[in-house]
Amino acid sequence: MTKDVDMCEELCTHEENINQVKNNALVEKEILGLSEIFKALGDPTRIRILYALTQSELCVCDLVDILAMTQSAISHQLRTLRNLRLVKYRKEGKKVFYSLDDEHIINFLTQGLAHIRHN
Amino acid sequence: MTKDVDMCEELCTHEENINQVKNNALVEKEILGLSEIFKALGDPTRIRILYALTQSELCVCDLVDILAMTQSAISHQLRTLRNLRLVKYRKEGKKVFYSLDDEHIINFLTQGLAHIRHN
DNA sequence: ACCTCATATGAATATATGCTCATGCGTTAT
DNA sequence: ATAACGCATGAGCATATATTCATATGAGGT
Repeated sequence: MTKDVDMCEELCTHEENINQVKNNALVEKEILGLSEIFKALGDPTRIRILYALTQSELCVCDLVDILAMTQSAISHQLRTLRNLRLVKYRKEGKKVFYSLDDEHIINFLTQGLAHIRHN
Repeated sequence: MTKDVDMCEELCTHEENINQVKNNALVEKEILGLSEIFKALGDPTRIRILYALTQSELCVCDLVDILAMTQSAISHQLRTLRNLRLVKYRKEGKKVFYSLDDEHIINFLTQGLAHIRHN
């Protein structure tokens, strides 16, 4: 009767406890959804864009000026944020105005700031 | 008098508005701090580890069993989480028990779940 | 029609990241 | 002491990601 446990015996915690953790585990869709949105927030440029947009609707040109980065770099990042529906846009002539499309973003940012300040 | 504006005129929004956004901008330390912590949450494996730890203190071995991944992969991710002080550990003989070291983590996860469910 | 401006996007490149494999290290058991 | 166990870690590799460069698109002005 070779038990199919060729690694550790997983008896650190009580087995029923382990099973409970397994049963409560997130489903794959939730895991991917969570990591996806946090990954979007996990870049300095996107943080700066989103934080700027918490204060005002802005066009690409404004963001180029505020972040002091190339228009291409910013447009690429806006595309990422658009795909995740974190920002929405509105066209006005040649210009495109971006704004936040997700109330949760502000909460994440403020809570994140509270976190690093409380450090 | 060539104005040093060889790109767009940044007149989309009122200039004082732009300046206000600039003045309110996060300092570099905050930007990097925010993106760092969100980047840590931006990976499926780390999400699964952290979510498991919200339910119980667990040893590496337990996590190997729960996540069904190699011990090496999990140890590497735990190292990342440790470096960011998101988890703490406690040694007991040969085993090492990990637990959350940051109250904010649970808030991020639950708020993130609310976000993707509300989708 | 032509040109310019504001923005988007594909390709290329450099860097970062996650996992595997092999191995090291400390603790306990024999 | 030696071996086994639980865990950590460095190297290597494959993939992902962020920026730049060049170019496309589309709206307005002339």
